[in-house]
Amino acid sequence: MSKKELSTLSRRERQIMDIIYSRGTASATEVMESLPDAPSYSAVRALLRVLEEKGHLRHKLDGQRYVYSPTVERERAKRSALQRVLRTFFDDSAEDAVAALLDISQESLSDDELKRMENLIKQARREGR
Amino acid sequence: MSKKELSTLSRRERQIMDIIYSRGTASATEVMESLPDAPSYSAVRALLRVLEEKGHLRHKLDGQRYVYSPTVERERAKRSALQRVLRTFFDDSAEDAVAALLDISQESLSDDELKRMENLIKQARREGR
DNA sequence: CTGCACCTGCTGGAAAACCAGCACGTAGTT
DNA sequence: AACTACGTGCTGGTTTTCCAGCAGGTGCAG
Repeated sequence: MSKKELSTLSRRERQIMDIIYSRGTASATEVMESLPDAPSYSAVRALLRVLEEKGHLRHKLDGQRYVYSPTVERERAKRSALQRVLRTFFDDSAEDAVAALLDISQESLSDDELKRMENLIKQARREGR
Repeated sequence: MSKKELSTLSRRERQIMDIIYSRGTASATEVMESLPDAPSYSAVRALLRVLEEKGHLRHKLDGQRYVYSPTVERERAKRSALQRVLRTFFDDSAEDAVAALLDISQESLSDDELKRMENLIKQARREGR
């Protein structure tokens, strides 16, 4: 019955969740290595344990070490994170967000990828009516 | 010479920054009213003062009350926030992000808006070569 | 067997975050 | 002037976060 609200996480907890969402899955060591201003190994483990208690993470035994993964699927977390940014910084305007997205990714975008985006929108327009 | 890193903010600080970014500007009272599990008025003011000390906010005198605004312009914060989400949840794939964006905003999107998005992409393609 | 390299569980206590309350100051009103 | 409504600065203390260290378990190499 935990809140499951990302916005209630502490600084370190949030950083850790980001890392795990980004990687999909991570061991304590991996988390530690990705953590800015990395604390001790045992500190990381303590945090992971807390996050698990709070219901944000679960662990599985891989060999004999713990591998952590998020309890709420990436898909949901994705939407939630995007939604938040959209509201906070783009006044809920998807159009503005797409513009910013294009701007940011500019260089790394192939023509193919742009083409596919275009198709996504065309399809949305078709479905929209 | 402050870090200016959003990821180092505490829970409350982050919540407050979100509110101010979302509104563009806010007084202590306004922040308090928008804050989940709102604490006392003086607590909010204390937090605002800290955020100012840390260099994330500045204040201006409006009449005789303080009105706070972010020190890093919305434009930069926008990009930074989007970038983070993109990296953490979308493996840096703008295409995936656009798809999710369309999915989320689905209902609220007018055909006009979609059309404009399409044009944004067409333009990006033209510039891309 | 011994030592080494991993890992986990658990702890107490330092540090940071968080908060409410008090003192005070400035209008505007009665 | 006295009262009210609203604002600020500053404070000490509780609560939460954060961390390092210790104990102990397992497996493998020497």
